[in-house]
Amino acid sequence: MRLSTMLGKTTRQVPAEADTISHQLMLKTGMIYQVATGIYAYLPLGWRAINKVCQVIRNELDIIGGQELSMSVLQPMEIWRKTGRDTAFGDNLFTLKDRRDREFCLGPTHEELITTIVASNVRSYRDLPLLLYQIQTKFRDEPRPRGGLIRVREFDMMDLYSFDADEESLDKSYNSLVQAYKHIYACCGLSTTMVEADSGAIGGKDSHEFMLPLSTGEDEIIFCSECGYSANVEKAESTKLKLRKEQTLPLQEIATPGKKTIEEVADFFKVSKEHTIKTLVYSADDEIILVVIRGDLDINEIKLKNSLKCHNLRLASDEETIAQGFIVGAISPVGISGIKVISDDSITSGNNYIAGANKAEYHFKNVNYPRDFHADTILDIAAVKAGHKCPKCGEKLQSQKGIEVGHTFKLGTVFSEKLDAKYLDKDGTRKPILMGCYGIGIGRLLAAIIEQNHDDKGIIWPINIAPFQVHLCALTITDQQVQKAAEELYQRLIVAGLDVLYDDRQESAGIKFNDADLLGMPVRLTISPRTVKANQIELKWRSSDKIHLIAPDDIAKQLEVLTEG
RNA sequence: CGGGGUGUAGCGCAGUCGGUUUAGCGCGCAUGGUUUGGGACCAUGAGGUCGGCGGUUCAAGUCCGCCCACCCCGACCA
Repeated sequence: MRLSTMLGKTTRQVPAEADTISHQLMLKTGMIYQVATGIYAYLPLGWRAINKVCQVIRNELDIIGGQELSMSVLQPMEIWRKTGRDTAFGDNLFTLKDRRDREFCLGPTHEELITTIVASNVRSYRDLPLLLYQIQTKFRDEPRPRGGLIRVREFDMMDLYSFDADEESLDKSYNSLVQAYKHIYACCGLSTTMVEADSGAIGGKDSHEFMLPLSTGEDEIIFCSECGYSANVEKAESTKLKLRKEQTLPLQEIATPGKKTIEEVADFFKVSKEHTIKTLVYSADDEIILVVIRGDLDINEIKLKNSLKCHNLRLASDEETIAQGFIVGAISPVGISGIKVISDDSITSGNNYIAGANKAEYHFKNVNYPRDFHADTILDIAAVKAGHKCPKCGEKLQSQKGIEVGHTFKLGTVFSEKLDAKYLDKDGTRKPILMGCYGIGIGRLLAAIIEQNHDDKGIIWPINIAPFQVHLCALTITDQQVQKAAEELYQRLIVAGLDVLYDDRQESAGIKFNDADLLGMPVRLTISPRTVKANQIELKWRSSDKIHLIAPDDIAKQLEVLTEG
């Protein structure tokens, strides 16, 4: 393509709204155009990069037996009601009605639809396993789009769904996807970390996310550099500080004037925080509940939400808390009834805790579970922080910001049961198909590639993703000989099967070189009066500062690496 | 949805304590000329509902009210 005719100009300055590197570079290079918050158009350069990403993904998925199809964007609400995910997605769902008032949504994902399609096409175990995928536009009315293409409301996503007859086969499918993902990221020039992930309210078994360490990322990864344990903070576990059991003492009510927070109370009793019990009031789908955890820990609301299987979880307001008869600053599970109590398992470790007395300005001393209070559920709902102990090896955990560039998820039979996707097994019985789903956000992946492959001058495209493989600069193009030589080379490279961006503009050398650095194609070839005279072509790799002078006949050989694999 | 911020030419910004006339500057863009190996120079020129609506006023980019858009933090996020 001739740069002189390409839509999308490079700019020296960046719109003030961009503050992540990838967003800035995509705007500066003219790859994207913002249509509205979280909605972008891809200009020719950006679209070429997107297609390269898709190509890499398709290659790897086809190798493991993936079959590409394309499902509709518009989906009837009916199938979403069957799985209950219409309410699970809530306001994130873009909905609309047709002229007959039938309700549709713009698909935020396609589990419901693919399951419906498979249900009508699969009869027997002989039809399985299946790996079906598409690259399709998804719509989610995110409350807060951000970071350019990092989080948007309309985006292309590769979503693959696996269908298997038994667990063993599902494991096999899952593992082949994990391997394919690793190849995809490697081809994209990315180093990702595979972490254990929360599987959400829908349930399901194994779930992993592929994370890219990035300080501006929106996820937090907890990891152990000793044994390699790594998990999304939403899911992460830790070995909680074990307390020595003391002799159980009788419950005592103590006046604690003005002491409300855990810090103040622990201070007052001259004990460390792990000897106190923290009690919080939550509203879970409008039901007020009590949540109990040891004073040294905080609640992980994702874990709590999953255990409650509720959609909306939030701390109760002071008004709601008081309406339940609680005293803010002295809330306690001791001596209360008629309200659901969820407790973190940390409270079972020690004894003789300090806790609120449900009486203004008073706390209990020597609170013991289960002697003094009741809990409906006891499980791990604690938030893990850097410095906590690794659940696998006991070393100190670390934490890092990251961005999710893919997930893999064993769904099991959640969807196949609700949508009646069953097969006839060898033994003659009908069984629900075991499913998995696997997604990669294309635009976000592209943004991630730029985040990890740039310098202060611009993008440094990995060979497989570069919109063009070669950037051909003709300096002093008004020189007839230069123009002739450049045109000839341009044609020859195209014939050799290379994607060439030809800078045929009448611009100064400085502008051309700076744009070549900004646009970041793997190789820059330069033709100028100087090189024409010497019958040479100048070659420079974007990733290096070295300049090579090559005889025209050797160019093809030098560029072989671009066309391999 | 809560907190903070921004909105003036394609982009970056100045002007905003109320005062005339043609709302400026840099980059970019157009035309002509001189240049040509790391963002050249000269000349001329095009380009604006000052986010929108309403109000106050003899007079509003500037003051007041409402709304909208966009960005950041939080909430939210299979």
